[in-house]
This record gives sequence, C-alpha cells and structure tokens, in this order.
Amino acid sequence: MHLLHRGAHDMVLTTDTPPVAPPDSEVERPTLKTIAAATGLAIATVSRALKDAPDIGEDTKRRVRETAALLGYRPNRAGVRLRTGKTNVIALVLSTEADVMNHTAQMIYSIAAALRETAYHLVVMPYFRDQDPMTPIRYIVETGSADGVVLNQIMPDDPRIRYMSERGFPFTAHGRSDMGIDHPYFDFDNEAFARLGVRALVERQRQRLFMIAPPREQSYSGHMITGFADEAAVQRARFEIATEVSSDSHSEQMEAAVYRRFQSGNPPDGILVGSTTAAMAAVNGAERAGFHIGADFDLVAKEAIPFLRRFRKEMLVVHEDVGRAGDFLARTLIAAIERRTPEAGQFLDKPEHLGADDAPQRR
Amino acid sequence: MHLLHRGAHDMVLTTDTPPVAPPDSEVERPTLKTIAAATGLAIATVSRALKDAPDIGEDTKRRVRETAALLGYRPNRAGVRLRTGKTNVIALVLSTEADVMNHTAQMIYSIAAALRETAYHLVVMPYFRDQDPMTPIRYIVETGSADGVVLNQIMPDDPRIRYMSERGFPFTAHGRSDMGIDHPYFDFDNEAFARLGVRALVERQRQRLFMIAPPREQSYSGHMITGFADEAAVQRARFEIATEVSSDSHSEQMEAAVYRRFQSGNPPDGILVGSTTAAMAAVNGAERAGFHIGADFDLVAKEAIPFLRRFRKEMLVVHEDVGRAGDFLARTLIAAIERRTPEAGQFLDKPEHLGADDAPQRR
DNA sequence: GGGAAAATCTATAACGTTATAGATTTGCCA
DNA sequence: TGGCAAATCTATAACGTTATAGATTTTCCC
Repeated sequence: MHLLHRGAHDMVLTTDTPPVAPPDSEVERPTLKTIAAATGLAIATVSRALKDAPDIGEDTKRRVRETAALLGYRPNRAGVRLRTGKTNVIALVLSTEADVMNHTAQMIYSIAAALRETAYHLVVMPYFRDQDPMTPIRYIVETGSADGVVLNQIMPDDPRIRYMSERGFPFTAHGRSDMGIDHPYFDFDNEAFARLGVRALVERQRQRLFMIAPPREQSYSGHMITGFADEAAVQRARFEIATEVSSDSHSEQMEAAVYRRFQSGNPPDGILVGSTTAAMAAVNGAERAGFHIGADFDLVAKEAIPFLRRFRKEMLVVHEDVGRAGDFLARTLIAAIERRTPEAGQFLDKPEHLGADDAPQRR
Repeated sequence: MHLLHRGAHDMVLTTDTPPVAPPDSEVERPTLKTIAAATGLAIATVSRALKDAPDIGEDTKRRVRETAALLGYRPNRAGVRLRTGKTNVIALVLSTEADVMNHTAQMIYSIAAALRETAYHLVVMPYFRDQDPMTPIRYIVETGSADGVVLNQIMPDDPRIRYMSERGFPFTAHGRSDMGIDHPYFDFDNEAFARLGVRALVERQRQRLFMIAPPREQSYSGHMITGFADEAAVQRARFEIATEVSSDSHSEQMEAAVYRRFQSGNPPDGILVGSTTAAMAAVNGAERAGFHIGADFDLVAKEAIPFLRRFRKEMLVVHEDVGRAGDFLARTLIAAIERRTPEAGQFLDKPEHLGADDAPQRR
C-alpha cells in the first residue's frame, strides 16, 4: 500500500506487490517513460504521481505506484541530479593522518548505516599529507559534487568550516572549532574525560601526573589540556605535559619520551593519554624503565575499539563511541540538507565512568 | 600547454595559464555553453575540442583549452553520466564483519590514493549482518550506479563473483574464489604464509603446532589450512587446528579456547594465526595458563598494521601490505573499465620473511 | 579554373528527470 | 442550461553532455 521511493537502496516497494525479480537479461531499465507507456499517462503525470503531488488523482497515483513497483522502477540518479542539482551524495572528507588504531572504519560504517534507508550514497575523499585540506572542500563546493560534507580533525580556527559556513554549504563536523562560528558538530567531551581521568588517578593516590596530549593544532587537544591542568590544580596534584611528543608521534618516539621521563629523577605515577597507540607506547616505555602499571603507576586512556584492557588489564579505559558520532553526524547533516525540523545540530558526548574492573565505578 | 581534463579532482589546468581563483560569489559555474559563447564556437565543437577529437583544428583546440582553463571549466558529472552512462564511480563493497584491527581504512586510503589523479570517485557501501551480500551488488549492477566494484571477504564459491562475471560487469576482488571462473584479484598468499610460519616454528624446535584458522567460509581459510597442514606434514611436526573458534570469534572465546588447550595434557609449543586479534588472544590465553612466549612456545602471526611486536617483542610477524592491494585493485579495475591494455589482473602477494629481531632473517 | 577530396565546423537529437504553464474534464451553483 | 471554479492531466522546455549526420570551407590536382 505504501510506496517508499527511498527504501533501501532506492528500492521501490509496495506491501502487496513484491518487487519483481530482476528482468532476466537484456531488458532495458524502466524509466518514467516506460511507466507512462504502460499506464497510458504522460511522463510528467507519472513523475508527479510518484512524488505524491496534490494535483494528481488518488487512483492514478495508485495505478502508477503499482506499475512502478511491478517494473522495478528506480529513479535515474543522473537524470535527477542534472535536473535538480541534488546529488544525493554525502562526502566524508578525511585526513589520512588519523590514528593508526583508527576510528575511520567505524565512522564509515556508522554513517553508512544511517544512510541505509535513504537515497544517499557515501563518497569517501581522503586527503593526503601533501595536500591542502581546503582542496577537497573547494572541489566539492565548486563542482557541487555532494549535497553535504562530514569533516573530521577539526582545528580551533578551521578554514574549511569558515568556507562552508560563509557559503551556506551543508556540513557537519566530528569535533568543534572555536572561532565564533556556531556550526553543527558531534564532539566527545575531552575536557570532561581529562577531568574524569585526573580524579581517577588522584583517587588512587597518584600525585605526579603526566599526559601525552593530542597534536596541538587539533581542537580537542586544547580541551583535553584544559581539563587535565585544571582538574589537577583543583585536586592539588602535580602535573606536566609531554613536550617532545604528541599522541600522533611515532610509537617509538612516544615510548622513548616516556622511558626518559621515568628514568629521570622524579618519575610520574599517573598517566593520561587520549589514544590506543599512545597508551601502549606509554606502558611500554614505563615498563622498560622498570615501572609496572597498577603498582608503580596508573594509566587512563580513551579508545574507540575495546582493546587496551586486553593489552594490560590494569588499564583504566574510557570508551569513545564513534558509531554514535557517525550516526548523529549523518542524521543531522541530512536534516540540514533537506531543511527539515532543525533538530539540535550539536552534541557533546559525555564520557562514562572508567572501565577498569577494579575501578570505583560510582564516584 | 597541456590540458589535463582529469587532473586532480577534475581540475582543468594549463601550464601557462593558472586556473583562475574561484569567481567570487554568485557566478554561475561554466559549462560548455559558456565556453562556446566565449569563443564563438558551437557547443559540439567545444566538446570535441576538449576531448582532442581528430576533426578539430589545432589552434581551435588551443583556444578552447585556454578559455576552459581560464574559466575554470570542469565537466558536469551528471551531464556526462546521463548522456554516456559512465558514472566515474568505483564502489567498494565491504562486509562490516571485518577484523576489528581492520584493514578497512588502509584499503580505502590506498584506493583513494590511486584514484587521485583520475576522474573517479570512491563510493563505500558496507553491508551489514542482516543483509544478503548480493543486495548491494544487485543494486549496483541493476541501477548502474558505479562503473566497477571492488569486493572483499571472498568465498570459494562466491555468488557475487558469479553474478558479475556472467554479466561482464567490471569488478576486482581482494582475495580469490575457486569455482572455475578466472576473475581479477589481488590476494595475499596465505598458503605460503602458513608454510613460512610452520618452517619458522620448526626451526625453533617447535613440534606441536596449533592454529586458529580464519572462518571456514572465506577462501583464504582453506589456503592457510592447506599450507599449515601440508608443511607440518613435510616437516614431520604434529599439528592441529582449533575447532571451537576461528579468527573472527570474540577475543574472549579465542583466549578461552587457547587457555583450555594449554591446560590440557599435551600443550602446543607453536601457534600460527592470521590476525592481530587472534594473536593477542592466543598469547593472553597461553600466558594465563602459565606459558610464556619465546620460552614455552612461539607464535607466528600476520598483520596489516605493525603492532604486534609492540605487544610482545617475541612475536613472529609477517606483514600483509593492504595498501599495495588497494592500489593494485584500483588500477586494474580502472584498466578493465576503460578496456585499456589488459595489464595482468591477478596478483598473488608472496609473504616476506618473518619480522622478529631474533628470527633467522634469511633461510 | 573546375571539381573532388580533405579538413573543419555546426545543428540536432537524445539521455531521464522535473517545473511550469496551459489544456481538458468534472462538479457545482445560479 | 450556462458558466465558472476546481480537479486532474499534459506539452514543453530545460539541466549539460555527446554521437551523428550534415554543412561549410580549404586544399590540391589535372
């Protein structure tokens, strides 16, 4: 009875008439013309009937929908796109510099899952070391090759966000900038995470805290540093931030930096990091210097894929749900593209309690 | 002097005339019509000139190319697609069941890198647990929404490969099937890997070999089992294959299976696995049972992202280069789509020697 | 210098869709 | 019964591209 013309993969379905098996071999794909011929209506009428226009009679609509379903009609994307300018494409623009143990696949899967019942396709456009991050953005906006863009690796002052905001091009960001532009985003609350981590360490009587921060040019680096420094001050704990390395440095370098730090006079007893690789490197560095996690120090980390507890069960881990991010980003982006009910475009994901078995789960 | 009309992201460039900065605000995007008006030529002439047709004069071509570059002309994808049926899209169809420490991001990055200087876009279509793997394939072929498809997770008898082969739809596979259809693929030689691993274990005086095999429905599972069983026989070592778990089981289950096996009467002293997660689970299980890697047993694993040596430096690791796979798959697929010189469409990637520091690097 | 062949260009139609204005039919009321 | 409005449908044009057949110009040879 109902026609979902954006059912799974553009499928046209009726509940009473199952879509016919794909016509055996060299049958032409049906178009509006085919349906028009089959029903004796004009092409324009068929078109309007399928989009439920008010000036088409009810039984005409029914007839059209039925034959459309019968023939397995699916709108031709190129035709629609040429005529309307709508691409039905979402572009995911990614830096390839992401974490090795990266979020990328999860992000892609969750966006794709959110697009499943829609007519949107997902185009992935990574940009590389040697490229200006603006290049793919300009390309997309200038050529209109997508209806909307999902960004990641957001910087406090991000030219991509400025550019798209100015032009009113629909986009949404995994992370938030800080330049007085109120843009849609999904962000993990890294400040809250850092505070949570510091408190957990202090509760374990750790008083000399050490952190490997994310690369400074990323927005969330600032958030994490703020939370770390601020909460450490509140808790009256000593704290320091690694200067030679950030969490996107090579593992070897992070490990070496932590090793040196532990070798030195006044070794830390609590570590906070924001990535899987950094966590592993830190543990390896500390252990090489003769210190043991759980005994001589504790470590709080954040990760997207449950993993670190398998590396060292003493690890204190906060889960960052990238799937939730992708889902939210896709949904709000589509809402923006289609100018539907302006559902809240911003979301700050609060970290849950730490995941260690022996961690004080509630306060 | 030269026009690359499929330069980076469809960019039109001349060496002497740099592309003009994007016209400031509400300037219409140039089309063939714009160029025709600017040069006083017919639209058809401009079109033919831009594709270097033989019946257009040399200086006309030059003039057209120059103004095209000047205006920043880029062909409208919808127009081309509607007229020619060519989508300039490559679809990557993925199972979301992939390894947690997955290859996916690397695969996507390397395909995208190979597409950089072409006019192709990469559309990623994951399919989910509840979906028939044929669904996205049928969708793509029936609606013609891509010019070619890259598949992964290949099965020995793979209906997707059968379907696309029968219809002559361009595709290429990461992995190979075994049903008498000679299709393009890039595969890692898992049989050779298993043989290499067995020999490395035997060289270390390991005589009771144990393997966690990939899920049986995957092609490469058979290859790996063949290599393992066969080489073990040749080397006169005992061997067995885990029955309750495969390398896509949950970590906990793999760990438990290995633990039980080590607890039992006659524990293994050599382990072979094909994934990062399986390797970690195996080590954790064995250690929980009181056995130590390097001392009581050795373990050979294969992984795409250098990582396991950071988990246990005694690990014997073979590197599987997913980037190389993606690059090859993209290039051969495009060659097939464009029916260019049929460069060899099949590649079997031989494993290199093991990567342990104390491993006998050369036979 | 005439004519044919080669070189170069153009007009037209078509791909599948939708917006628009207009055409036709129906219903209703005076 | 006439007339007008509402309801329903249709013809046309346009989006940007390319294939095709044909038109025009130039070149060359006898």
